[in-house]
Amino acid sequence: MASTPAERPKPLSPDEEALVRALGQVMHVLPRAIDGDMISDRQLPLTEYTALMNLSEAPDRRMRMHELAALCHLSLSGMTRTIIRLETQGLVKRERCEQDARGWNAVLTDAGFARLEESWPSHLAAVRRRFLQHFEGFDLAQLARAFRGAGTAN
Amino acid sequence: MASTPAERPKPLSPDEEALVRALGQVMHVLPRAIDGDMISDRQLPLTEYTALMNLSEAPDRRMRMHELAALCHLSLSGMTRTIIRLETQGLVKRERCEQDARGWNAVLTDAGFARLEESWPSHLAAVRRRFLQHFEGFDLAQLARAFRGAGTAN
DNA sequence: AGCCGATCCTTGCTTGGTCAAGCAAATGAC
DNA sequence: GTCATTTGCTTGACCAAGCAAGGATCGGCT
Repeated sequence: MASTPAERPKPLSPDEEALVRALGQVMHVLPRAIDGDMISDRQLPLTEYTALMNLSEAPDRRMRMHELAALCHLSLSGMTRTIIRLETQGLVKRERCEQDARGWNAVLTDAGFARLEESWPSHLAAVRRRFLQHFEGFDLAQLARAFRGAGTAN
Repeated sequence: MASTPAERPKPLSPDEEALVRALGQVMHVLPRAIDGDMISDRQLPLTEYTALMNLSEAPDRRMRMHELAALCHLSLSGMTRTIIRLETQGLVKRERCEQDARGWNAVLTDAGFARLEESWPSHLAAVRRRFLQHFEGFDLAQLARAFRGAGTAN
């Protein structure tokens, strides 16, 4: 890709162009909007909500840092800092991993679970209103496959 | 939205859930991937490319800051700093607006236009390969409308 | 003319992310 | 057993970007 000579490739069609621009807008607006909803509604930023949610679905409500980071689409260091923030709020605690003393488990506390229970309806409503609602009539499974493809491209 | 009582709303269907997760992944991966392509290929970060591109399409290759910021999906302060970066590279210059002495125009220089000319094929290829390719067979116009709706939701 | 509120942009501060370096434990070779 | 390498996570430095406050200018109103 880096080495193609200066041939003039065919430009985007108007539909392609429009789609790319619209995607750019969505990628910019959507996370901020949902984050804003969560904050004004429950004082829980989207990143922290996502961490709590993924933990709650893990066996024994605990997970290794790198695993959680991957699920939250966060770098390992970003995950560390997020967990620290949650820890100071008492929503999560950290325990050394028994099988591997280098490793840590992030563990959802009861307070964290309660916080999640009180927050997920807001998140759900925001996701529906800001996103899903606009895709009624689409084949959602097909769409999801396409997105996953784009997200995994070499 | 903030004041709904603690009724338990209906959870997402599996398809909806999958779509939301896939979107989350795309929003995280895609901009970084294209930015990475642009940097390794042309040493031009995506944000700066976008600014140059929008300027090149403006009449007289110049635009007011707030207008450019909106097109680039950037805050005004973010735009200021991006333009400063581009200015130090000689790709853009700033001129006071004649009609309104508060305002500034960002103006694409010849060097900036040349930089854009040499860079857009890389951007185009990245967008096709990382994104559009995965949506062959979709009704792109319909999809773009849905995205725009989501990006504009109240 | 002179003031007031609105507008345009910049600057300071803070947050949050990445990358690279560091530390500690585990693993494997000898 | 001990040394070298790898792995798991944390920390520090840096950078992009947002918000809020500020300086300058405009435009309307008296």
